[in-house]
Formats: sequence, C-alpha cells, structure tokens
Amino acid sequence: MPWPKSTKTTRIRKGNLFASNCPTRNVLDDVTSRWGSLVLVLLLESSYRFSELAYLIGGVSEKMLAQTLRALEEDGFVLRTVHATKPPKVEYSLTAFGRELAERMQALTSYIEGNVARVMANRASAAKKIA
Amino acid sequence: MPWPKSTKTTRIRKGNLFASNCPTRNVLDDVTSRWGSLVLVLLLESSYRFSELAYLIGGVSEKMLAQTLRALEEDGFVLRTVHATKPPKVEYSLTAFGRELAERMQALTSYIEGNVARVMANRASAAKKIA
DNA sequence: CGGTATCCTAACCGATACTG
DNA sequence: CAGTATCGGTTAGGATACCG
Repeated sequence: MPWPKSTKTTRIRKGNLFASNCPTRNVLDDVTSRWGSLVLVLLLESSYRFSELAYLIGGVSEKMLAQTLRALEEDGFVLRTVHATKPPKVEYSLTAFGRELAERMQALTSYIEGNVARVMANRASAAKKIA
Repeated sequence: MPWPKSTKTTRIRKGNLFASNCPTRNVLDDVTSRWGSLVLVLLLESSYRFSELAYLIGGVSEKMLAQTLRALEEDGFVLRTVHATKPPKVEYSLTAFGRELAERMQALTSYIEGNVARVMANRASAAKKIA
C-alpha cells in the first residue's frame, strides 16, 4: 500500500509513528499512560520508594503503580534498586535514558500546568455554545 | 490532609499535578490519550481534513478520531474550520496555543522515535532475565 | 464528505486479600 | 515494606449502520 493521494502527506513523513504497527507507538503508550507520565515527572525531582510514589501520586492503586513501574523499567527508563535491608527497601530512579525522556515529558506537563486556566476557560465557552 | 512525612516531597511541589483532583491531569489525559498525541504531532506539519487524518493515523476508528478531535477542540488546541462547499470540507488545524503544546509533544515523540531501537533491546534483555 | 448513534466486547483498572 | 493474585465492574473503544 503506497502513501495517500494528498500531496501534503509526502512532505515530512520520515518515520512511521503513524503506522499502526510502529513500535514507537507502543513505547509512547507506556510513556503517556495514565500513571506513566506522572511517575516520570515525579522521579525527575528525586528517586523514591514504592510507598512514597503510591502516596505522592493521588489515586493510583498498588497494582497499577507496580505495573507502570515494571513497564518503564523494562523499557530502560527506570532503575529499580533493592536494598537488602530489613524490612526491604526498594528505590526507583531514572536512568540517564529515562531522564532525557522525562525532561521532555516535564516540558509538556509544566506547559499544561501553566496554562490550565486557559484550557478550563476554553472548555467553559465550548460548553456554552452547545447550551 | 497535609503533605507526606518524607522530607523529599517538600522540596519542589508547587503545583498539584499529582493530586487526583487536579484539572491539569484532566487536560493531560486529553493530550496524552491514545490518539490525541498523534493528532497533535500530525497537525504540526499541516492542517488536515477529517478523512485525511483518518487515513494517516493507522488504526484509528472514525468514532475515536471524532471524539479526540472534539476534546482537543474544546480544550482550545485544535481549530475546526468548516468550508461550506459541496460536498462539505472540514479542516482541522492547530491554534497558536495548540502549536505550543504540540511542539512539546513532538519533542517527546521524536525522542522516542529516535531511540526506539534501544528500548526494544532493553525489553528483550528484560524478558531474557525472566526466562 | 464528515460525521453521529447504537451495540457490544475486550481491557483496564480498582478493591481486596494474601505473600516473601 | 513491597509487592502478587484474583475477582469483578467500568469504560475505552471497535464495528456497523445510518444521517445532514
């Protein structure tokens, strides 16, 4: 299957991010998952223990946090360090790779955070048009 | 409910991104949704019609595309322009606001795209450890 | 062309209970 | 403390059919 009729689409398309089988999209799903993005940004400020993360990220369940951390660890973004103390202490931190990623994620989240009032205003006026 | 015992957490926490009721998280969900991020990055290169987007973004259904576009429009990131031709032509583009956002999203996606091989290798070696 | 409406299932995900 | 296991509800989201 060749590319579309529209001449527009021949311009930039280098990668295949938009192809449904692209592995990049897979990774992106980990990174932009509900809790994944929050974990990345949070770990940018410090390493944290499991229970600290669970506490700091409001609304996350242990199950989802574990799942999220495991995915990010397998991708190579997060480092899991077990201290063989008693009781055990497990520390999560960013790898150098993960830090590069998280910085870009933070650029996104902090932009949103800084402009959230504007978005809420937009939503309100959009809702008004329907009513 | 005050903030945690851990002294670490008192350092940076300015916003409330990590609070479960934070509106920023809501916006983030729109932006990092499965199709939202792809739409934003795609519109960065050009404006597109509905059917073009549906074609370019592999695997998206009309329903989800419409839903995604509507959310991004209500947030003020995407502009929907109806040309009253026959047959009708609807063009989607980024607002100036949306462009700022999309640039940050693109920084993220292109970083992943450029390092996806590394992630796949990490995943493979993580899988090996289990077996 | 550019959607919406309806139906339906697959998965996500939270709650609870349990383990090393 | 740091998880895993299991269950069950909710919902995201795809397929199809239809409308302006």
